[in-house]
Order: sequence, then C-alpha cells, then structure tokens
Amino acid sequence: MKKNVKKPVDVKRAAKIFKALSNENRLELFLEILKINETCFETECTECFITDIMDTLSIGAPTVSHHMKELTNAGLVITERKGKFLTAKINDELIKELSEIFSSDKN
Amino acid sequence: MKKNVKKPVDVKRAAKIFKALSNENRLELFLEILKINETCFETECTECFITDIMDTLSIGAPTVSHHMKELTNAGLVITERKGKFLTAKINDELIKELSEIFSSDKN
DNA sequence: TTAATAATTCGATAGTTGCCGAATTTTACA
DNA sequence: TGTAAAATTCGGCAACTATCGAATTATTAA
Repeated sequence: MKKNVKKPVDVKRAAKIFKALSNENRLELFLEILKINETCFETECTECFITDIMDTLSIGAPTVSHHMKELTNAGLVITERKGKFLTAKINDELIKELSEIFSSDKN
Repeated sequence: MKKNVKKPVDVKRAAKIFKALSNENRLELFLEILKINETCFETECTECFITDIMDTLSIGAPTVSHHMKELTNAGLVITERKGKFLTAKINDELIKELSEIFSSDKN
C-alpha cells in the first residue's frame, strides 16, 4: 500500500484557494463547472459555457464575472473566450493537490 | 476499479467549511492540528494542545480563541477542555467528505 | 484563599467582500 | 455599419471579518 507522504502546504496559496470556494454562489459556480468537467471527461466536452450556468444562479452578470475572476485567480479553473461566450474548465492539477491535503492513511 | 459516484454537495455547508479555512492564520491552526492528528494516529496522542500552537502564530489569544470557534463551528475539529487547557482533534468524518468532493476518476 | 496562567468575552475599528446598476467593451450578424 | 447579446469595468454601499486591548472567567497550585 502506498504510504501517505504529503508535500508541505503553501498556506498563503491554500488560503486563497479556500477563500475562492468560501462564497455560496461562487462555490455553486465552481461545482457546476466541476460536474461538467467530470460528466464526459473522455470526450472533448470538458469545457462549459458560463452563460448557461448563470441562469441557475440568483446573481447578476457583473457578480458572476467577478466570481469567475476569483476562481481563475485562485487557479481553480481555466477560462477561454469562445466568440461572445466565456468557457471554463477545471484545473485538474490543482484539484489533485487539494485532494492530497485531505487524503489520509486512516480509513 | 471503484466507480466514482459522488454524493450531492450541501453547498451552504461546504461554503461554511471553506470559509473556515480561508483565513491564513486559521488555516495554519487547522493544518497544525491535522499534522498532529496524523503523526501518531495509532496511539492515543491524536489531540493537541492549542497553547503550544499559539506560540507559532503571530496573533493574540483572543483571535486564536475566535478562530478555534470557527473551526469547531464548521465541524472541522472537535475540542475538549483538559483542565486549564484546550485540546483539539480532527473530525475525520468531515475530512473524508471533503476529500470526496475533490476526488476524481481522472488521475 | 490567593496568585498565576489559560482561555474567553466584549467593544471597537480598519479592512474586506458581495452585490448591484450604470456605463463600457467585445463580438456576431443582419 | 448599426444593433443586439455577452461580458466586463466602475463606483458605491451594506454587511461581514480579523484583529486588538481590556476586562472577565476558569482552573491550578502555592
């Protein structure tokens, strides 16, 4: 069995990541992107259109824009503009790192 | 291989947990408790004295007290008073839940 | 019972955050 | 080129947060 040897955590960076996930609406946004990211990861449809998610949230466009920037800034998602639209996908590397923080030998 | 079927995330609750980890000093406090929790989990020494951690942080006692309450409130740690001292240990169940959010079939 | 140490509570304050509406920018297309 | 849709930027405000010092409470040990 693989021994659980953790890298030391960059506290400043980790706090920033958690802060990005600490707002309800922003977390919902992130989880939606995450869901789409995982739904069909073997195909090329791992990016999602923010416009579509926006309708499910109870906040306005300026706020969504701001939240997207926070998620991007924290490194949680990677965005790309597709014509008029903004698309986002999960930064899988970072998620793996996060997962490591909470992983444990205890089960 | 085990299929990765996730429970739906309670967004409100999860946001509260991430908020508790979003402050640098509070995160450091938490990680210290986590470290001690994992160092010797097969023995009975999985609780740590907050006083000892306090010295390594650059904030005063009132603030530490407040932070501990936030971590407890979020369910991340479980505290117990041992005489004059406050001890804390990790709520392993919750950590497991958190870990699940970030777990993935992608590797 | 008193002095000392740990922890908590309280009140205040500077700083941060989430949100909005209005204005602006970007892009597509009639 | 002009209009519409999507997104962003800006300015502002209410609410929240992190922190502190002072005062208080809890516990131990002299």
